[in-house]
Amino acid sequence: MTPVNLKSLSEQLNLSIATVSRALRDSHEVSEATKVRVRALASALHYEPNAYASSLRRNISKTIGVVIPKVANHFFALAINGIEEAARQSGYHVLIYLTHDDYEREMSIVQHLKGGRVDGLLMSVASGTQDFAHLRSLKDANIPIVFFDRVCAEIETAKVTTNDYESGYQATEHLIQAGCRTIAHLLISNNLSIGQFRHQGYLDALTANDQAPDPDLVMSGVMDNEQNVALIRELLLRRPDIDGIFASVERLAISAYRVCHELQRRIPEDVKIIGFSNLEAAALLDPPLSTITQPAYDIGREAAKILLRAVEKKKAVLSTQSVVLESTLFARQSTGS
Amino acid sequence: MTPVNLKSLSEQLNLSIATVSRALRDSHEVSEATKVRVRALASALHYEPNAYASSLRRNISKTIGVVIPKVANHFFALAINGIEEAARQSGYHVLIYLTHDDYEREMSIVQHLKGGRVDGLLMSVASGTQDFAHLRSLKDANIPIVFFDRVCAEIETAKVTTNDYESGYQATEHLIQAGCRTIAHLLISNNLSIGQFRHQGYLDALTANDQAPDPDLVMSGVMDNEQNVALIRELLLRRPDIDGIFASVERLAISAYRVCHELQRRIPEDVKIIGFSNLEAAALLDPPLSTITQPAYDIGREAAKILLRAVEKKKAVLSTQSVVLESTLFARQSTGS
DNA sequence: TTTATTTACGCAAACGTTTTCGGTAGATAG
DNA sequence: CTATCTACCGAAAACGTTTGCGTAAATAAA
Repeated sequence: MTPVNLKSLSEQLNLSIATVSRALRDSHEVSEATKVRVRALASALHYEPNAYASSLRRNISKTIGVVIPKVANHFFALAINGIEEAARQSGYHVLIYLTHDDYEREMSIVQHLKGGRVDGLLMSVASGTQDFAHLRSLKDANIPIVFFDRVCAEIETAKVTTNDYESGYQATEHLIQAGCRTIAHLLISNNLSIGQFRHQGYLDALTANDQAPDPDLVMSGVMDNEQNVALIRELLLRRPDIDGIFASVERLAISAYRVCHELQRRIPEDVKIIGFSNLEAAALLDPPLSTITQPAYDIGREAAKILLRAVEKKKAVLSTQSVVLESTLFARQSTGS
Repeated sequence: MTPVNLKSLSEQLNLSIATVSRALRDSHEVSEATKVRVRALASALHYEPNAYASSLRRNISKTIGVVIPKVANHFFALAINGIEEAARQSGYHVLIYLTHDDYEREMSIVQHLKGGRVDGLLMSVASGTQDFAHLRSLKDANIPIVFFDRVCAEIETAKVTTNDYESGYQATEHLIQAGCRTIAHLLISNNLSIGQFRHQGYLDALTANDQAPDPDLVMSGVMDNEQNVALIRELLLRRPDIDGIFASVERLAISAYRVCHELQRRIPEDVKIIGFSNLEAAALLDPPLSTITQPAYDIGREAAKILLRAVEKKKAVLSTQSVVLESTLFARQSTGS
């Protein structure tokens, strides 16, 4: 069985390889008649151009990489959805890599990607990442990068985020309005920019409402869920006066629910809870969870579109192209409404 | 800035391209001394081999494709996690494609992939797919494929699934044990093999317990969630005698919850519900949802491992390599326990 | 008529890697 | 002193595409 490539096509058509290639790319240097002949045979034999040969020659892979901490998280799942959609529309392929919030893995992935396997990169940095040299070096390799959600402030490029500060502020104020006097903040990891923004919103909302921020009420989560549950349990036992919880990330809100159920703390009577979450079932929880919901799909899609624009034009991505998409606060029963 | 490739390396080292290539691949035809020299310079200059050149020459892409209906679904998210893990361990990359349960899209994706972009394919077929010619043609293109979860019985290859029939049987019997006399089955789509298996389990459990199956109690879901809600509402209103619901897929279980809340049907007093689900928060729902939980991560990982074994050995994947991983039934309050 | 210009196509060189087929120098064996 | 072997290395041909350049014929302009 002879392979079906430009060579075999050209032989059957009595044309040169060059002409067949041009015909398939609809070049104006080929007569309409030949184009018809070529296309007919190509589709009859189900010809598919070899992506790697093409990529090698054109130095373009029509592929973008997505590097995220994990996918088993509704936010990232939705974001991928948006990314894939945008990529598909522009004829791009999507390579996916999970860091599991591990710095070493993130570095090794990025290093590999510099080999030209991707034309551009979308990224949500790992919580463990402190050093950004590996990201900076992407610039040298001429691979544009766009951050989404968990951005890296130190790198000069476009970032797609939600209004983290305002959301943190709103969430906290929502708890205060609901009557909370001692509000704990469960945040992802203290070296993540979005965590810091949300935390600053929390702090500012407290002081704006004459409540003194108390570092003892701030807990930063870890990777392991069971460990988080233990930490939250300890926090609630140590500070029985806590009557409000603001969780910066879905996982911690869920864990807080578990601990409250376990400790027989009634929600919202004893403790009110609000958390960042993209959980569809949030309204079906016991009680329905008040959420700040990020436009995850749009964040992914927007980030991909910005990246693809840069890739297509072979221009660098600029910080000025950054976009902030607003989250929505859904007040439900867990905060008393 | 000169590019860093084999040519530039070889020039700086006063070696031939061939030797540099061999040194980096740790060939025995190169002296240890030269290897050290080569590796030193390569890592100093952060040399990354061009993946496309290598793929073109070796006719191997070190990439697998994953084609799934959607990612915003806990099952698939977890499966991807397992897939990525297995791929990473073997040095493979993962391309991801979403069909959104659309046959046309699935076909076009598969067609593109025959260009040699991937060494193998993992797939969960779209619910709309009836014709399998596009999948069969992968055999001709010599691209091995392994199905997981939503398999295609007509294609001769390995499949990784859960024990769908038994799970459907168990779930139904669980409802019967809980006292249900009129059990509805909400299934994904009637032309999906897993739906059929689960449905057969449902039917057999009914007859084994002297309950006559009633086609009027069987509803097959559609793509749109709101539409599903409407369908379920209509079903519950038309058949007020329904006292048990078995949902073959997470989305439908959630929708059933919404409808029950809306119609003031008490769970589990009026209606008992059990559903396939990988939702972490299932235990936190109101009331906690009884679930049949598939080992999603393991299903993805196992499927990937089988595929990669075949790819590495350049052998076809056999049906005999199929694996069935058991789901677990978690009895919670929604079925009265 | 001659001279430009256009149209349609082919030749051959890239792209960066891997691999086959040698080739040379030195060591060992006969 | 030749023959065989081993250990290293290089030249060059692939892999399938794209593309700059050349060119013949056909047409238009002079």
